[in-house]
Amino acid sequence: MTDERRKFKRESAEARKEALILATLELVAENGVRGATVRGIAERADVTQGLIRHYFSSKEELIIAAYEHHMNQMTDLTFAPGAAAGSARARLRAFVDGSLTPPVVDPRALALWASFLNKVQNDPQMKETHQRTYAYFRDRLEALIAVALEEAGRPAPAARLRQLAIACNAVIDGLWLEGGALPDAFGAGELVEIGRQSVAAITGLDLTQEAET
Amino acid sequence: MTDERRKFKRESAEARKEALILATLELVAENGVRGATVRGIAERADVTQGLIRHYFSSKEELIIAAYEHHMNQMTDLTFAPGAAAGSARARLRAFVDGSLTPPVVDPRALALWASFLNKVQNDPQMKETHQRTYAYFRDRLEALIAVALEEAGRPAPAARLRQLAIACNAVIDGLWLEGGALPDAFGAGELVEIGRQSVAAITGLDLTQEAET
DNA sequence: CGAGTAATTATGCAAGTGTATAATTTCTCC
DNA sequence: GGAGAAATTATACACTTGCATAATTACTCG
Repeated sequence: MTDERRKFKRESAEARKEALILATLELVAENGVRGATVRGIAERADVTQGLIRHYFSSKEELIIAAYEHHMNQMTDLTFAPGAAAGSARARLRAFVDGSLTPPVVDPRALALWASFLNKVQNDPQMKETHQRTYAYFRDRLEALIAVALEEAGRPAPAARLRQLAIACNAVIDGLWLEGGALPDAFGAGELVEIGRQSVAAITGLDLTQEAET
Repeated sequence: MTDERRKFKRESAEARKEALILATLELVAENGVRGATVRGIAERADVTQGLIRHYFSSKEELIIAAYEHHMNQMTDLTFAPGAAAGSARARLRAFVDGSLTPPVVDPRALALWASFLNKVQNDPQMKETHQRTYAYFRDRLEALIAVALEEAGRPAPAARLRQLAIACNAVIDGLWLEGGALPDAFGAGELVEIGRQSVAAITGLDLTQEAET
């Protein structure tokens, strides 16, 4: 009955890093950044803690890598759906829909966002990632609104477009936040419905009709 | 040169608890809940750590007390301004204004909200406080919208009112979030301006005009 | 002004933290 | 199939954490 040294299998650096990052995101979502301990992450990834040091020079570096992984995934999820759709109005509607349905709207996604916020505000590298992601979102939304308004024969000046983009982004963010914070407070499709109506009311564009082929 | 025992002054339980809570909120905003250590809090409150145990049976209890203190303060700040104003439309406008100006819109307030979120999702007592506060906000907003629409001669059914309240709450929350996350991204009064316009567009009420005496 | 009491400080402890380093195992390549 | 190298495990260390408990101080009240 002697304690035997643990068996293991060698994996590619890529696979191991990804596994460690995913385990990190799980624990950060559950317990916050400080609650995601090196030992806990290693256990979740079914690995011993020394390995983390082998792939990341510090816990800090792993956290940053996990944050960037998460942010990239969120933008992909939001923009992938309607990227190829036809009219700008249809793409705008797809953007709203994608932003207000799972897995974007999700308690875990919100928990991750909140958990990272402190570090985002302090760490320069994470701050830069955050600002870049936010600007990407809003610029893309602003461009979509601009084209959709032109399509509708009601082009708007730059200052006005900026306000509309900020406002639409805010409704979407607010609904995303509330949907993640109180998952049982809204019926199926309710957030999408309210999101469409609100963006429509703010921009004056009709987003309720069926998508054109 | 002997180490002398530290001098101190006795304070009322009320004052000490409040000081400890304020110190806790500072540290939670800066470093998150786990980063707010008992020793750090004691130092910030200019007290030794043993005293915390004297007033709160555990760190957990202090955190909960700090959270409730913060939430109460936020609701007071939001509703105090326009409580006595005349028309429902004026009160609605005051609500928007109060929600979108400092100290409600503030990086620290956002950091606190984010830092507490994890515990809010797990701890039943904190969850209850959160849901109660959210419901209070939204019900109050919904009532305000209902009366304002009646004033304007356009009463709305309950289902519609619910949607309008959710939507308006979302814009306000979203703008609050973005104002706190990116304090330098918006000009003075810009959030209030956009907030008024958006709530106006969603509800169909005019909030841009000057307040009536 | 002096005793009693509650507030406050001081000290200690066991568990958990990130990180460094040594010991071993798995795989590749000849 | 065996040597070399890299991946992985194991162990140790200094430090921080929350909490418990003992020692002291400041204030109250007769």
